[in-house]
Amino acid sequence: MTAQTLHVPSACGDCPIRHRAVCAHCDHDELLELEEIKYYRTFEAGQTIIWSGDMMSFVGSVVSGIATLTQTMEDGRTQMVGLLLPSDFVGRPGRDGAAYNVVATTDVVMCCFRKKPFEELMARTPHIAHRLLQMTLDELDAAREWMLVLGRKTAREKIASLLSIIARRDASVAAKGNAGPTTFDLPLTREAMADYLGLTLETVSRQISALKKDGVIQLEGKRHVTIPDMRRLMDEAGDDSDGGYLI
Amino acid sequence: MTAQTLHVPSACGDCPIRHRAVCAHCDHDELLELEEIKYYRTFEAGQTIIWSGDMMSFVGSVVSGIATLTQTMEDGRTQMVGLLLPSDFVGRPGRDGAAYNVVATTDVVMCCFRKKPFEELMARTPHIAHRLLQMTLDELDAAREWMLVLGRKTAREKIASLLSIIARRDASVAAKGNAGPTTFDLPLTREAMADYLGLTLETVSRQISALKKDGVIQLEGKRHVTIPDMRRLMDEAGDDSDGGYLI
DNA sequence: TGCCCCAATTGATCTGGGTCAAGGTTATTC
DNA sequence: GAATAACCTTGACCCAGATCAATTGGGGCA
Repeated sequence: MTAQTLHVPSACGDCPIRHRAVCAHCDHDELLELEEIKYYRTFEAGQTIIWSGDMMSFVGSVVSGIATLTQTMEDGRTQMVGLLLPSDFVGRPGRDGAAYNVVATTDVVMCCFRKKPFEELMARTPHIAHRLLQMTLDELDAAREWMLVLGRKTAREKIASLLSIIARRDASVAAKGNAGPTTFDLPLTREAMADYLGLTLETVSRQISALKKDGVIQLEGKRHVTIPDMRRLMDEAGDDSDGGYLI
Repeated sequence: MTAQTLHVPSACGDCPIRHRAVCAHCDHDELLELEEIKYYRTFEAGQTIIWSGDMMSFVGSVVSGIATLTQTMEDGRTQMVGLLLPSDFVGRPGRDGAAYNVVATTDVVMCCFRKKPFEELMARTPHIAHRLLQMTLDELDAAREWMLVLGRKTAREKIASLLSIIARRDASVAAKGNAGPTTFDLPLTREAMADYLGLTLETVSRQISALKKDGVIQLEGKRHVTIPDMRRLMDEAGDDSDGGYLI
């Protein structure tokens, strides 16, 4: 958990927090002010970034790498409740305690802002508060969408749902709803997928094999996935039409 | 879906939206302005208040009765993603489409504000935006807590979790963490509970019978529950200690 | 090049909760 | 106060996914 400062290009857009939480109607003074309270931290794969219940001294967002939000019961059962990809926001302005563990799945670089000054800036700057409200509403929608997955979908549908979320998010540059194969690397182990889906890793493995056998997906190695027909995958996921939610 | 105006006492605190979204640092002018765009609507038990995908013309909160947020798949599988008790807020400021169905479980009275003017007021009034952000963060925590329930808990633990949430919320006036029996009426049918928990109604019925046989709960009729020992129930729910989350 | 380690696959078996089916209990209506 | 209709309970059986147990495979390192 050592803090360290990295050199990162400072043009608007390089730092995701600027882009997502501020830049919609950005203002030079705000950016300068953010610059002053900003710092970067790196975390190694497997490291816990924040422990549930800890006081949080910063808010920020993921610059690179993948992190997960997890909840754990005393007996070790764990449920992933969120997936943090680059540009995702971390933190609960106005709250002190963390509500879940944040764990680095790969090496992670975070762009952090000291919490107190960020909150003060937010109180003075309505459009930042408004932006954060919109982002929080998005996360709430995603969480509730995921409740349907956890509560009512079969194992096969769960896997297809996860793959289509990752595909839409990770391979977003490629095909946009139209045909043509989509390609991406799975950022999660089978066990992490299981924790996301409320399954065991064996079931995850079996269902991936089944989807592969049925031609819904193709695998190269264990992690590289190509989806020949996105619509087919979404049918398997049981999603009505092409909703655009995201976690 | 007929709108009608009711006589409701106007002292601060009678309207939950005032209490929860505004009154933290309330201001007479804001209250007057809210008064102008406020109206009441009633819905009968079973009626759908909002359809997923519909344009929403209002935000507001529940004055009396119980409503639920549900998501449905084409084949009819449904998952409840939220429970609205009196004082809970409904609506997504800044968004037009509803993301889920809102269904009245009992007769419901809602206190509504026309959406546009409410949003304008919000834009002008930082503490309202701040308040809504806090409420949304609470809902997000609750949704994620519920993901653990759906993904990793057994049927018995799920029932115990639901009962302890309702008990803490509904019977909150009574014992506050200390000993002594807690009493409340179940606001949901077995089927609604099943939809909340990702179970079937038969399993809900069986597990309630089992908890009764084991003395964890007592039943009078089908709906009136008393919990002799709250700590025991929370152990059954698998909750570590006494977290205070709520849906 | 071969060894080690960790992720992943695959098989065999078990079981919690789903499914199907038959009553039982209230509450509501005429 | 009998008829009807929701809602709930209980039983018997079944199956999707969990559990337990080997293997397999691939990347890093000496």
